Amino acid sequence: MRIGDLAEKSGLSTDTLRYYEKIGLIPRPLRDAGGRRIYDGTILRWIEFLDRLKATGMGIRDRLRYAELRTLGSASLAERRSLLESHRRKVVADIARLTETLEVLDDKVVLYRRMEAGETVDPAFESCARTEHGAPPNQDSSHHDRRTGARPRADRKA
Amino acid sequence: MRIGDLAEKSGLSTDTLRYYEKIGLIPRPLRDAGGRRIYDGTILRWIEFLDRLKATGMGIRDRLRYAELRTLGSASLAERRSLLESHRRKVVADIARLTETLEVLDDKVVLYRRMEAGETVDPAFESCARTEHGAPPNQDSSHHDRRTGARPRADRKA
DNA sequence: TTACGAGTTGGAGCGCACTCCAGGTCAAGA
DNA sequence: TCTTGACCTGGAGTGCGCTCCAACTCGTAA
Repeated sequence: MRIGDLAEKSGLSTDTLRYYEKIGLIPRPLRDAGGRRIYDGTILRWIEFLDRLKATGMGIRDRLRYAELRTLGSASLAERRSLLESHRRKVVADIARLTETLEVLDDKVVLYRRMEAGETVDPAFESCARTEHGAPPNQDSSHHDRRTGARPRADRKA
Repeated sequence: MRIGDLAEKSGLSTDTLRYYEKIGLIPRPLRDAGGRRIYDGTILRWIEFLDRLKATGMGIRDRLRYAELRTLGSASLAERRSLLESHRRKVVADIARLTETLEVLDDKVVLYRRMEAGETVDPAFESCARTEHGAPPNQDSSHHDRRTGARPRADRKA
């Protein structure tokens, strides 16, 4: 399999694949007589897993560390496990936050629908929706230069 | 409330608050006689909500758009709602992916524990854990210069 | 009065994760 | 043989989201 095929199958660009190789996320493949990368199909499972780690918020440093540990074989099993366990904790926390946010969004959407329908909104419901809606409070529209954001001070440096 | 107080209460740095103001995420506050920003406590709810959007993966462009719509008052309710609804869909998808990943991580952790204990791993179980473990396949360790990554080709350009 | 700490500004710098490019090599098909 | 088109390399550029900095002002407490 050449880099173009792998790109297609993995969903990454050839540039990204070469970049991952450069930084050490994926191992250096063998080359054919012309110097072109030849990949074994098993690399796809590794890329898929890396992708999963990335998509769930693992930073590049940890992915790199995990990749590095992987090359060390079975001696690194315990550390790899601990890395995954700590990522697992982050994933659990993220799920909690997302679930919470889902509720907030739902409340707000309902509130907006009511407001769109011209309903007067019950203040109790408003606070339940944790709303911040409406025109921003105490906006200073008069004292700033639009381009620079500089305030005309009485005598700056004069 | 001055910027330092707001920073403490919101968990953002004063630099970040000024940056948010500069790009338009938060409204320009009033100033005191000395030109210092004076904040109304209600801004905290807005910052909190922005933070929630950011923490759940909404990019800066959409947050900016939402902030902009907010300044337009009730005329923008429908568009704000649609923005939130589309974010909601992303959040739902993210929860699904995280939940899936949680399973993959759990499988891998169990697998690692077994391997650490010196168990021979049942191949069927291995594939269930979607494993990519072990030394990387077909690593090319011999043909590259360590510093440049350049392969000594037989007669490059000679 | 002076020293200090909190605030002001514009602008530079940074880490992440790519993405693009110039200028080249190579293999295979017309 | 010639021409594609896929691939190679090192390095520059990009967008996000801050973060840090220099150089300044202001209000207050010793």
